[in-house]
Amino acid sequence: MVEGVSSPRQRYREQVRDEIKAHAWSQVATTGASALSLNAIAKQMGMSGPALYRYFGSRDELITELILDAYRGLSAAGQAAAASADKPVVRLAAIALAVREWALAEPHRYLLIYGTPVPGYRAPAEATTIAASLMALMLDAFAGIAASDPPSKAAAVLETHLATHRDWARAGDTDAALRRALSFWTRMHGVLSLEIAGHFVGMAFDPALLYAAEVDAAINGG
Amino acid sequence: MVEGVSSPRQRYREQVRDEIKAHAWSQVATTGASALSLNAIAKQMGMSGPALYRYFGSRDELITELILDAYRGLSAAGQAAAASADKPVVRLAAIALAVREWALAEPHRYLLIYGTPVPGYRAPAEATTIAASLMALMLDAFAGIAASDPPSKAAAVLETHLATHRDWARAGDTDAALRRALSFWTRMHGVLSLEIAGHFVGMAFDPALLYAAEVDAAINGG
DNA sequence: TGTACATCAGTGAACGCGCGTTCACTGATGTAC
DNA sequence: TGTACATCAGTGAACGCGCGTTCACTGATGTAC
Repeated sequence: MVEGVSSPRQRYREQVRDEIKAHAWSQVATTGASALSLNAIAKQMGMSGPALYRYFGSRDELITELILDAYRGLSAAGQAAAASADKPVVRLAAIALAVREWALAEPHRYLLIYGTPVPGYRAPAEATTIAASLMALMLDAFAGIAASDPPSKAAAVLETHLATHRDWARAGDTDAALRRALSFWTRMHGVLSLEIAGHFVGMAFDPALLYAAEVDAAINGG
Repeated sequence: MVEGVSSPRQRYREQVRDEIKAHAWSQVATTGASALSLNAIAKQMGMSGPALYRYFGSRDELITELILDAYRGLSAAGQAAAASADKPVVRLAAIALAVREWALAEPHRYLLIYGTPVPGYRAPAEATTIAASLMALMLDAFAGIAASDPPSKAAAVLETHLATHRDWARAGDTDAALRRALSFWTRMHGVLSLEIAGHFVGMAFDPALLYAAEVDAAINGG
C-alpha cells in the first residue's frame, strides 16, 4: 500500500471513530463525563456494544481521546488568535477572547480540562505539552510589554521565587514575564470557571464585561 | 416531649445521619461525587442498603446535604476570618487566606461547590443565600478601602454596567465596591481552581505565592 | 477476469457486577395509663 | 412497678436496570496470483 494514501477501509475506520467521538461528546454534554457509557453510544449508533471495541480499546481510552481533542481545540483557538495580531497587547487580548469564546461555545469541553478531575485519572503527556505551548504564547507576548508600574511587594516576592522555580519556562523568558503570564492566565480562568460553573447566575451582570476588565488589567496593569 | 431537648432516639438519629455523611464524604473524596453509592455506604457501615432510607429520602437528598455542608463550612471559615480583623485591608487578606486553607484542606469539598456541576442538578436556595453572605463580607471590607488608582477604561465600563445590574448587592454598596469585590473573588478562584484541578503540577513553583500576589493586587490595586 | 485466501467489522450470548428503590416484615425501644 | 400499645430502626427479598468487557462466530470486503 502507498504511504500517506488511506485505503477505503482506513477511511471508513476514521469515519466511524469520529462518529463515536461525536456521540461521546453529546453524551458528555448532557450527562457528564463520568456517566459516559459505551453501550449507550453503541445503541445510539445502531450497533452492538462490543463493536466499539474495534475502535477504542476501552472506555478510558475513549475519554482520553476526548480530553486530547479538547486540548487540541483550545490550542488551535489560541494559536489562531495569537497569529492574528502583531502587537503584543492586542495579541494577548485576542488570545483571551478566543479562549473565552472557545470555552463558552461548548462548556463541557472546557470542564473536561479545567473542571473536577476524574479521580485516579492521569492526563496523557500530550496534554501537558499543549498546555506548555499555550503558556509559551503568552510568555512571548509579555516579553514585548513593559510593566507600567513597579511590582508590589507580594509580586516581587513571587517574581524572585519564580527565578528559581521555572521548570515550565524557556531560557529566554524573563521572571517578570513568567509572573505576568501566570497572573493573566489565572485571572482568565477565575472568571471563566465561576461563570461556567454557574456561579454568576442570578447576579444579573454580564460576565463578559468582568472578563474584559480582568484581562485588560492583567495586560496593562503592573 | 420538651421543646429543644432531644430524646435519645433523636440523638441517635442525628448520630447515624452524621456517620452516613462522613462515609459519603470519604467516598466523594476517593471516587468523586458522581460515583457516590448508597449501597456502598451502607456496606461500609455494616448495614443493609435500604436502611439508609430511614435517614435520607434519596441519593440526591444526601448529595444536597453534602453540598450544603460544604457551603456552610466555607461560610463559617469566611465569617471567622472576617471577625478576626478590624482594618478592611487586613480583613480581606484574612478572608482570602481562610478560603484558601479551607479549600486545600479538603479539595473535594471545594470541588463540590466550584467544580464541574452535576448535570441537571439545581443547587438549593440556601446555597445562594450563603454565597451572597460571603459576598457581603467582601463588599463591607471594600467599602472601607479607597481605590489607589483611577479605574481603567475597561474597569469603568464594568462599573457603569454594575450600577444598573446589581441584583446581588445591598442598597448601600457602591458600584466601585461591587466591581472590586467581584475582581477579588474571581482572582482568588482563578488560582484555587487551577491549583486544585492540578494544573500547576509539574510547574514547580509555589501556588501560595501566586495566590498571595493575586490577593494583594486585588486588595491594594486600583 | 476469476478464483483462493486473508483481513477485519460487527453480532449475540454470556459473565459478573453494582446500582437505586419498594415492600412486607421483625424486633427492639419508648410512651401512656 | 407493670402492662398494653405505638413508634420506628433495620432486614432480606425482589424489581428492573445498565454497565464494561470477553469470546466464538458470521459474513462482507479487500488482496494476490
